Amino acid sequence: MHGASAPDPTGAGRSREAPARAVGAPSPSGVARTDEIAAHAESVEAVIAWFAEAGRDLPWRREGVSAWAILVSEVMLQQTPVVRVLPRWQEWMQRWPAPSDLADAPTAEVLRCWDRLGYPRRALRLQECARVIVREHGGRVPRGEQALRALPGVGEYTAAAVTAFAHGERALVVDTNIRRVLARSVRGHALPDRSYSAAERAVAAASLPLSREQSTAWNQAVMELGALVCTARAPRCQQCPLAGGGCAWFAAGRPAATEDTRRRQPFEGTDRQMRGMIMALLRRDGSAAQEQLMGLDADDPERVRRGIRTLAADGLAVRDGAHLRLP
DNA sequence: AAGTCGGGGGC
DNA sequence: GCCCCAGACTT
Repeated sequence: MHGASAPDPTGAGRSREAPARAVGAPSPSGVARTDEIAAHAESVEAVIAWFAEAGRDLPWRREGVSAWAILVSEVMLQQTPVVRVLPRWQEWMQRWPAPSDLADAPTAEVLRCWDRLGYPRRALRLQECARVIVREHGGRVPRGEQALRALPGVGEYTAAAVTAFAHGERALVVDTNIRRVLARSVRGHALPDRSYSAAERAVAAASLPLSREQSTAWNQAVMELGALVCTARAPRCQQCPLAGGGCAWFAAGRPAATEDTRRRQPFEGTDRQMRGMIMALLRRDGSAAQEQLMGLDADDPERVRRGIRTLAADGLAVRDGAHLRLP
């Protein structure tokens, strides 16, 4: 989207790298060049047009969906793919359409309804979030990123997403999809930096269109482009609206990522897996005897005890005599 | 800046 | 089997 920017495959030129600039946006170094502005404006139009044609009809994007429903979708989508969120979100919104509904629900039911979306602390935080909204905001999702970020489970991304998608305001939305699209199209990198860097933020900020309408459309469209076309594994550049000069990575011949030393997290045999097994039992039966739980890993009883202890500490489970049960 | 925290589908 | 997914929170 920023055809004039030079690819920097090594990432070594981080400090010298000129951030892309939004249309007419003031830049740290002064003024955006006219051709850069024009090139970016063209990319913005192309990506938004692509979205209108190819974007998915996801239920939380439909007209009239409440801010609360959108907030719920964003929390569920934190590290969980869209296809798995869809059925849970539908059921969730039918059951607890407003913050006050969720605030009054039994926590055990909330955790059961979360099912296997993963990271069940999100469900706990979401209920606490509903209670805070009821208690401090009259039952309405607050406006403004600062107020949103004060809610449990709402971080930088979710606050921006709710501001943009629910409230229709200009906000710097940067998720894993947008990071990847901008890393490729603007910076010419195969992948984003290991952690969300200042350089990435600068690129995202400079790329965000200035008008309210265009900024929200851009956020939605770039995110979708990353999800459907500019994917992590096998990007479908043939279908990309930026392949015709709007993508620095494509223009450079799609250079491979420089040695990715990213730590990959194991799963088999971890406490995390144990917590998951215990929660699965509790969702199914409501409670489980200590003895039954120990059977989850007879070779490593300490691992089971850690699972029980940390789940209880997180408020995801409650010790009840010789049993463990949902809160 | 790095660790922790679930779970499943695609390759 | 490995990788990745609309991140948040703690240390």
